[in-house]
Amino acid sequence: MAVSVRDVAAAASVSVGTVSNVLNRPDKVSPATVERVHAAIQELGFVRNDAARQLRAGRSRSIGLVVLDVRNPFFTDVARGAEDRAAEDGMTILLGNSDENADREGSYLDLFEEQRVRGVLITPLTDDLPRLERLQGRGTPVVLVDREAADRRFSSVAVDDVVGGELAVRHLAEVGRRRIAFVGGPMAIRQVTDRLEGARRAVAATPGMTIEVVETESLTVLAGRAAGAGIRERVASDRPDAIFAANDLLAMGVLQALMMQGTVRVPEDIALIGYDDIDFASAAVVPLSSIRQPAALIGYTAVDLLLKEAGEAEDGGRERERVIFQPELVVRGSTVADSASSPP
Amino acid sequence: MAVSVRDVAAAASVSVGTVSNVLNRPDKVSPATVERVHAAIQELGFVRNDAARQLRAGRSRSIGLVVLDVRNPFFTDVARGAEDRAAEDGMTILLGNSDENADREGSYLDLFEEQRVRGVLITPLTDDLPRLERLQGRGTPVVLVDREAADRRFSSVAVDDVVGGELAVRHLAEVGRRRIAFVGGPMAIRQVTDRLEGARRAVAATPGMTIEVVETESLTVLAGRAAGAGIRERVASDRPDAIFAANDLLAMGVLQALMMQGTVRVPEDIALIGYDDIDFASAAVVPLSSIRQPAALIGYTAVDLLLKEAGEAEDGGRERERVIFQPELVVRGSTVADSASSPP
DNA sequence: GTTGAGGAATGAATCGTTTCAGCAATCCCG
DNA sequence: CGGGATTGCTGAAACGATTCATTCCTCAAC
Repeated sequence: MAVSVRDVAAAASVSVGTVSNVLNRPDKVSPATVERVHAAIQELGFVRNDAARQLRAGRSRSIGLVVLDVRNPFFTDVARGAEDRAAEDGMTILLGNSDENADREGSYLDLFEEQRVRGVLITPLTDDLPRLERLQGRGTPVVLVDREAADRRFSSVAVDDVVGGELAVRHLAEVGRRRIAFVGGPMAIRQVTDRLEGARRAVAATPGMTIEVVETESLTVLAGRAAGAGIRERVASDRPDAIFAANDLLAMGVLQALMMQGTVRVPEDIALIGYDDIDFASAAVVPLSSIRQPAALIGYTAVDLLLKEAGEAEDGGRERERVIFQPELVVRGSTVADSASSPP
Repeated sequence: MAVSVRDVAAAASVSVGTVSNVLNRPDKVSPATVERVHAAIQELGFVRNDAARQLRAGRSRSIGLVVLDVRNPFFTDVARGAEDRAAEDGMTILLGNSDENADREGSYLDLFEEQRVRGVLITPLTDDLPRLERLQGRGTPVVLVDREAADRRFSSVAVDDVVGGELAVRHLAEVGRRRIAFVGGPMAIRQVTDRLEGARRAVAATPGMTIEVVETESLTVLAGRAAGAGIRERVASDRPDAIFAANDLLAMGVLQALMMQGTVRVPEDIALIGYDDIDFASAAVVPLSSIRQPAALIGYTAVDLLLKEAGEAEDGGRERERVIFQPELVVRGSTVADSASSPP
């Protein structure tokens, strides 16, 4: 049934070695032969068997990527960037979605290791990293994504979330807000706590500013809606005058809940800022101010580091690298009333 | 460096065959031996090489899925459903994103075929299907997703887009609208033309109703915003009193553009309905009426058909199947002013 | 004590590709 | 025109897991 190099070789009256050369080093083969072999391939409908190639090569040409939530556009953007960089070297991204669930995270890691991926990019669920260390110890490079490596055990690509949180709340201060609510959770996720810490710094730097924390169970639109509803239902004097949401999904949920029945005006009564600057943020009816992270660039860079490390692994001289990007404030209508809508 | 079954066998003082049996048919091996082998595996940190397994087995344990746009939540939901069904049989989904680009679509198909995937699920770009036929002819079953197979050459899982379009516009008629604009494109995409056709049917069935078509370049928020801006800028008497957008991404763009500067009220001045019922639709500040498609179920069913077909292929008796789901109208605030917000 | 049945373990063959040492033919140059 | 270099091609070995015909043991039955 399946057509193999052997069949092609027979059909073109050459050896299997030559067929392989035509496929991989056509310049080493005479033009006439190349043509004959190609004709045979065409005629028989030969398709390389990647499993055999991989077996021979000892490793695959793919890279595993485990994200917290594929439904979050931030992560699909990261994936896109990773894919672009991978494609430059003829490699492929395998996308795994841990869904904030440790078991799923684990089974993707197992799968990727059995596939002998070139390396793993991961936004780990918790700070419990021994599993990743073992993986790396067995020869699969690991790069942490959107999470700074605490020490030199892993390479990492991240955005400074503390600075991002600070930016967000400093902006709220500048537009005159003083009673801040931070909406986010669970606190086990590092990004959440870092952003909160940044927020607290900005609060500390502004006389008269206060912050309360409204913890959520996840980083989704639904969780945001619940948190927002809670705030809307308070008596007006108890409400904050600004909300900093740990990501845009939450912020959009909060926004919807606040505006329900016209109780609360955004930004007049409550200013709102999110995090990630996903596409939907600018598309919201009150366009969302947010903290932009270079999502695609993060993915791109992560693959870059990975390939570099994988290359050097052979020489034994493994160099761990940490790349940190700076986040950027994007001001839109949800914090500044008359702000023109964003340009294209 | 790499630990193989041979090493494990040596460490446990058994043959390689026994190691394999421990891994795949532990009941055929005495308990004491099983334990010894497991100990050796643990100690050496042995991890199966999937490439070797695949090579031997002749096919992989994954299924390729090619979608038009990963950034569209509809497709991530399809992927999720597919993944669930695949997991039931211990299989994996490889996700490819054609991005409405024929070259990318093609390279994913090549890749998947080289990987000897169990089959391919695809939302094809155009109606030009010979390539898929060749693929299928070479032994890789193909299931069309969200696209009805014109004939019996392929299995398919789809939602009746004509009925969906009809539902949407009939609803607009029922809430008293008569001057409809259809926003969508490009017209090469089947889903778009089918939904338009359904819309036209509803229009034809309603005395005094008219429809105009505002064509877009893609099915994205950005394209929707452009189309919406065009409509907003018309003199009020030239504006439609209802808009049917070909998908929710477009609808959200349209919504944002319409409401800019308070020019147009939704739904009072213009009612708006989208398609897909993505999560963001209900989270929009004016919650979007939409046509719900069972996205996850589509993915689930597609894998189901694929596995069935792949199983039967061995007996030669290939059965092509077509499954068609019915879409469902979801009414929210963007078409009915006082409609309560959706329940959880 | 012999036979047979059945459980447990063996190890060579296999999957399809790539690699590489080696062979043959051709070419260049003194 | 002989010797070294170059070019084009060959075919066996290797990658690592699985399979399966075969061997080895034990124990029960007669």
